[in-house]
Amino acid sequence: MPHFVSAAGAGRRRVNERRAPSLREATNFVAQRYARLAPMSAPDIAMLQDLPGPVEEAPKNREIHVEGRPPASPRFLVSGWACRFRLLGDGRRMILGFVVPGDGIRVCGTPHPLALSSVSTISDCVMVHAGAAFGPHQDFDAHLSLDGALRVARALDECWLISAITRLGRQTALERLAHLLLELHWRLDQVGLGDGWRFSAPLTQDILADAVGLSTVHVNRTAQQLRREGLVEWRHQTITILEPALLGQIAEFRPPQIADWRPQRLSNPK
Amino acid sequence: MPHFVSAAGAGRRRVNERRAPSLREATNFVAQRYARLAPMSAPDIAMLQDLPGPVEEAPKNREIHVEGRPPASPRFLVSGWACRFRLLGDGRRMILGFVVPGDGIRVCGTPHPLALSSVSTISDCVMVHAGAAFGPHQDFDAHLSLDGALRVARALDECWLISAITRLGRQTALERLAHLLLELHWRLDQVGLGDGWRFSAPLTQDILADAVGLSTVHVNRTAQQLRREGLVEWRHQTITILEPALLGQIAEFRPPQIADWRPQRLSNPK
DNA sequence: CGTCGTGTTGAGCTTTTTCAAATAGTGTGG
DNA sequence: CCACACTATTTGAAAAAGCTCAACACGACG
Repeated sequence: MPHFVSAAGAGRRRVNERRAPSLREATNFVAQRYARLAPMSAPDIAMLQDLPGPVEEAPKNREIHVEGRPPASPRFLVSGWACRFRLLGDGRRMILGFVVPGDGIRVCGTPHPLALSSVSTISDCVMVHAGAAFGPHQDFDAHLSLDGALRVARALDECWLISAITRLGRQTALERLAHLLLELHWRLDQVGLGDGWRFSAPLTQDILADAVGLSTVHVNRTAQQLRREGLVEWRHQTITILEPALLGQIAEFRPPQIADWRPQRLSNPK
Repeated sequence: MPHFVSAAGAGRRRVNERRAPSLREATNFVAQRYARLAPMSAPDIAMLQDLPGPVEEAPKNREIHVEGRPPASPRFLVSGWACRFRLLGDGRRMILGFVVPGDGIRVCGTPHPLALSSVSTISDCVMVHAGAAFGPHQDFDAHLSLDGALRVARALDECWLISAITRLGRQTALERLAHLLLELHWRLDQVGLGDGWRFSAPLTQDILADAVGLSTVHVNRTAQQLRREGLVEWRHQTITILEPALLGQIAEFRPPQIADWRPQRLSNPK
């Protein structure tokens, strides 16, 4: 049974606390996260713990991928936040989704020759390179449980994309913001960040606006409404969901059902 | 070299012309479509041509999947249109995407125990069942070229999801509609439906509204604007894109780059 | 001929955006 | 510790985009 070392913290940390995690700390975190998604065999956990690395630090606002260019190598985010986005010609930006610690960046995804979206850090980040085995053409025949966990991760990605579409297309400003907050809480909770219904996130209202398809000003006013109605507390970069049930009702948030996503090789049992 | 038989037609057909295609006609169409996506070996094409079936006809407005329920078995759409959608509690509907002939329905997708979205036909449809081998846990070790084609299809799906998010979050009504029309044209063109820049689609303004996140009335007015400005001709269910370049510029439509998506097993060449 | 589904129109209303400016918070260097 | 620059949040007012409601038009079909 592997022993995990915590290496992730999305919150603020004093400058003098800053220290790059060791490769082992980073890979332990990644392994722990995927082991939670689906039960994984010891050898498969070891495969994640033995990611080749190296560990890479990137400052805030560094572009990891650029839309339309050949994608960089696959990696896992260990700490900090990033986002996937697209730009329109006149500068409009749409944030397609956030990348939080534990998430892969172009790990075992769909194989596009050119990146479909850009990826940029939104806070200082630590990533660990995943090596060619985790590229888009993975083939984990000897690692069924790892393959299963990665499939669950992909399924979650699809779930967030679908949720985003519904949010943008058919929800009001208040609902959108509520929904996004619940999604973020759910995801951070999954990876052991967050503290009950409180979590911290390096999100400016500008960033939120580009994620929920509103103007910054309107995000501001909508956030005020959430606070005024006692649904959330939200100061600095710390958000507390005060009324989870009510907020969930407003947003019609549907937490992903991952309980039964165990990998099952239904076909070609071989 | 297999001989393909055309079996798809999304357009109107006289009632007396209506005839269910044979299983072989259906599978030929599917095989032809995927062989166009990526070069496929003869045995892999044969695998699609030998889909177990049966062929299934479904009338307009039949729900194939229901969100939150265990998904039905995988199948390919052979003719007619369907859409994936989500419903909100008060009846709001968001259409996540359209399913056009050649597309798979829950074929080799992400393995969710419960359907993330509903799927409903929007015209009379013909589908062909794909059999368990094409379920979410596919394993095409012996069929690399087929696997590659299915990956391209998945990559395209992801591309449309991302496009939808950008469209909904950061584009105006005119841009959204223009963008959707170009996407639909591109996809129909891919599968050999459509006639130059003209195509036919069983889309009411209601359906379009739920796909681009607008009200029906506003879709109507926006469509009028597209016609008034000479960008498209749009009568009954036939749409002609009169100014492809201009429309593409307005919509910032980025056709997927599939030229180089050839399957390459980069990892574990074994 | 009447009905039903779909498309079209007008008017008033709500939501959201835009622009501009003021306020608050954070970090830096003196 | 203060002054300063810089970034992020907040506010107000007016404009724009989009929505709702209700009515009407049109064509397909029985």
